[in-house]
Amino acid sequence: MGIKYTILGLLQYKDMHGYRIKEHIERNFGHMWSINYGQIYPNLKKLEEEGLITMKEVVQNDEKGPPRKLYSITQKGREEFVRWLESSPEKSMILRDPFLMRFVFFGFGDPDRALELIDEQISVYQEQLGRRQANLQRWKHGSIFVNLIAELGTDMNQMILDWLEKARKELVHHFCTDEAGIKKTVKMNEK
Amino acid sequence: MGIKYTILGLLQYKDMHGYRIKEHIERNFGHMWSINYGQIYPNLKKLEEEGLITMKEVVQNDEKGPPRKLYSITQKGREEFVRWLESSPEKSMILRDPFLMRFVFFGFGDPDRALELIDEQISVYQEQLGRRQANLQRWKHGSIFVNLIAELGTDMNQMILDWLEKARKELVHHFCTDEAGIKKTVKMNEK
DNA sequence: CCTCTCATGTAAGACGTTACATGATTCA
DNA sequence: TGAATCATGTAACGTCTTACATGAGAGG
Repeated sequence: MGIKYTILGLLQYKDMHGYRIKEHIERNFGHMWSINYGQIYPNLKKLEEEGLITMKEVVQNDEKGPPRKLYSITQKGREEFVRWLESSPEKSMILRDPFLMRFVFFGFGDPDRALELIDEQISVYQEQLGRRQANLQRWKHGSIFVNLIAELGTDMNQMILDWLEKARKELVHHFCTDEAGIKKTVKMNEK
Repeated sequence: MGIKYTILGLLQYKDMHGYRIKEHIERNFGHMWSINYGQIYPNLKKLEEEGLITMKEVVQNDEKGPPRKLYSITQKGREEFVRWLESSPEKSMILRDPFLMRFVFFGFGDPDRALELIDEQISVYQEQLGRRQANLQRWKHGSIFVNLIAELGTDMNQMILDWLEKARKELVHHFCTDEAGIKKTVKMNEK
């Protein structure tokens, strides 16, 4: 349901073909969304059938490069887009993270391995934070909304990193001061 | 793929039947995950076929209440669960939010309506924060991992609220000091 | 000519949601 | 008896992912 309107939104900036749309989404939202051709091409076909976009075939003589299909948003498409844009979002946020799913149950596994997995996550998010901060700079010129979304990306990233560090510290402390004195094998290599 | 292991994880605490599992997930993770019978019952059947859990029918004579199917985790199930638990998560976090999806494109809509939608979000997250903080108290006694996850919930909630307030302020400022002087209809009812 | 990138597409399957059907038990 | 709750299930639908098939153009 969402991709449909994302495509419509992008076509308001400029006419595009499927391949470009994917490229654009990946470049700009790649760290938050993923998209693939299995979603794009069927959605473009559907949007055209609904009269929200129109298609123009570009052949080799027109411009260089292989033939492609250029899509433009129609007036009807613009109207439908604004209707959606100004409607209240029906659903709430969903967050799904295979690491967090495991985390809840880490009590059933080896504490050392848990720390290793936390460290893996920390380096993943550190890398990502760097990329997001770079993007933030790249978009300084852009719309206020795009900028704010980019800021949300870094804010969120920072929050997760803070939480991971906090979790790491608490776990090390928890297993080292264990009254039972059983689980003292935990690695002490704190930074 | 995830629900399968969540069920396995819950069955390590105690034997349960499908209805209880749903109840449990909703009570404890309801603000983060949603689950429904269309996922639970087929997954239980599959887990049983794979020999990771076993089923025992409970009829009216055994205990009060309607007949149900009690599932227990097997040794094989425990092993498979730990294998999964200690494996590195294959995928990264996904966050999908219909509000955020709209937000990027708010430049194409009415600024007043954008502010209204932001205010709607703020009240949604304020309510949620209250519930999450209450849960945090309820779980104080629980495992360190469950506690940390609950803390992540409130941290995240707080971060989003901060961001929404920041976004609201910046937008009000942006549209009131607009050089073109066109969009001065923006509501000034700041708190 | 060969390979890489650009470009469009589809089929199969995993995953998730909604809505409904069914029946037992409990309690007013 | 009738309504609410407990409990199990499935069918239809929609979305998302993976993997593959196809082909044109560009550059070495």
